Amino acid sequence: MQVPPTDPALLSRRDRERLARRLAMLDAALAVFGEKGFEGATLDEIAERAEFGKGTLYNYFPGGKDELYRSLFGERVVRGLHEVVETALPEDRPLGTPAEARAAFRDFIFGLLEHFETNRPVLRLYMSEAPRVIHDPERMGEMIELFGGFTDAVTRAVERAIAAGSLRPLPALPVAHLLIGNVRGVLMAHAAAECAPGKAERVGALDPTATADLITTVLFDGLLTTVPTAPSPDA
Amino acid sequence: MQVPPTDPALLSRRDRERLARRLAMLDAALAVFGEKGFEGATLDEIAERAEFGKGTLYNYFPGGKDELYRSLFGERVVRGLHEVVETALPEDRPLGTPAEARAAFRDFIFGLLEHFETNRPVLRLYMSEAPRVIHDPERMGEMIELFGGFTDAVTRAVERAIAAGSLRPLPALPVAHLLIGNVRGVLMAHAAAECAPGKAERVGALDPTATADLITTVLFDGLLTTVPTAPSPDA
DNA sequence: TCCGAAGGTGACCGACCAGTCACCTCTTGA
DNA sequence: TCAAGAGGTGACTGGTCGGTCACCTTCGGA
Repeated sequence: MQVPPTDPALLSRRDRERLARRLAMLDAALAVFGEKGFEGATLDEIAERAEFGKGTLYNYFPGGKDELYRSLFGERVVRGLHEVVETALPEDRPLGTPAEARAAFRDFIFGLLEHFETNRPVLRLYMSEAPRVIHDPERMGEMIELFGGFTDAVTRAVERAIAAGSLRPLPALPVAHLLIGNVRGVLMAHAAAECAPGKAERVGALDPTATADLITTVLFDGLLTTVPTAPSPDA
Repeated sequence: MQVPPTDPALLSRRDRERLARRLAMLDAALAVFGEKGFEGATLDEIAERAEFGKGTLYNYFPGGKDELYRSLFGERVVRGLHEVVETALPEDRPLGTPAEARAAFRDFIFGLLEHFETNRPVLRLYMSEAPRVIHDPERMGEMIELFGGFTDAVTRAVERAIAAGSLRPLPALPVAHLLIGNVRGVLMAHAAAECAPGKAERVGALDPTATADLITTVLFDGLLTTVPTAPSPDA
């Protein structure tokens, strides 16, 4: 949960070494968790891949497998999501006109796709989280906490756009969930396709530009060829 | 994989008993897998809950835990999805006008939501599948096979609507995936909320009617308050 | 009533793995 | 050069669970 001090190189030699070791362990853990999932990963393999003894893992992550996984999630997955939302949907980005809103959310969708496209292991980790968590209220609470800031930031952007009149007056939180869910769905399909070699052509390669355009068109312009008679008042 | 003969009562007494026992086992397995996930479920607990000895499980499902899970998936989850799509999107349902297409897909979305709303254990099973499968190409292939018919049916409906001019000329398969993904996303959010008691109000109760309306509005009418200048030619 | 087989049963086995700890190495400072 | 301690190490332990199989119950037919 606590983030290590990522300050540059004005740390003692010892501390720099510790930090590097910690990162090596997280890298190895990311790879193994990504390949095997939480249950399938073993600490022996993580230790071997990080080129440390298993005992050393416990010096750096006293909470064991669980703490390792949680740290990874906070420091790699959630941090990445925050960077995307801060880049594409900063609080001061204008969303006053439909065109501005469309462009901003398109950037957001594209940012998410590209982030995970270039960080496949993080994607695999992200995708393997739900099943582990859904059967354990405590873990689920933690995750909701972790992701809360991200969802909130998207929701605020949706609210701003609705308030400015550029988006339909729908409830903001569910709309934010839909936005995120669409990207998530595409990513999951691609993670799946990548895993089952023969069937991949059913989905095609992940092209962030084309995919972002598609999702944006569907969500913002709508699938229908006719114009809705009037913005539906609520839902 | 093979479906048991569900013909009525013109089976021998012995066969009827076997069938009932099989169903009792699947019921118990559904409950336990749903609560604990694949890894967390134990055959001892399933056997105990089904009120059979563990050995008996192996008489009915010689493939063990794996076969039990796969049978459950085919006979409960996938069959349910097929029923929904056959009801809401039969091959002969007219999709020629935008209004017809909108209504048909709205029924489809509503059907999915309501199906899972009334079959919570099936929902939990469905939600817990991805992580298990994503790390194993063989299992993934099986799942794609299992779900293929469902996705295909939705894709065909989308193609018909596009051919009839009532939907934008976007690639049909990704659009079908988006449709399914939106419902899946909402369901997952609710499965999650249900699991973490304190945080549930962030999502609210699952109201199939309101949720179906929201998703339909977003996907078919679009989020923007302005009219798209022209149907985008492709993606 | 008795016999034989079909099939239910749960104690048991072996594999697996998270987590521990006694030991060892390597750095540091005197 | 050496002593001390910080910290790395991996063999070991305890517990868990999927899968097996020798035994037993039950039931149908003679």
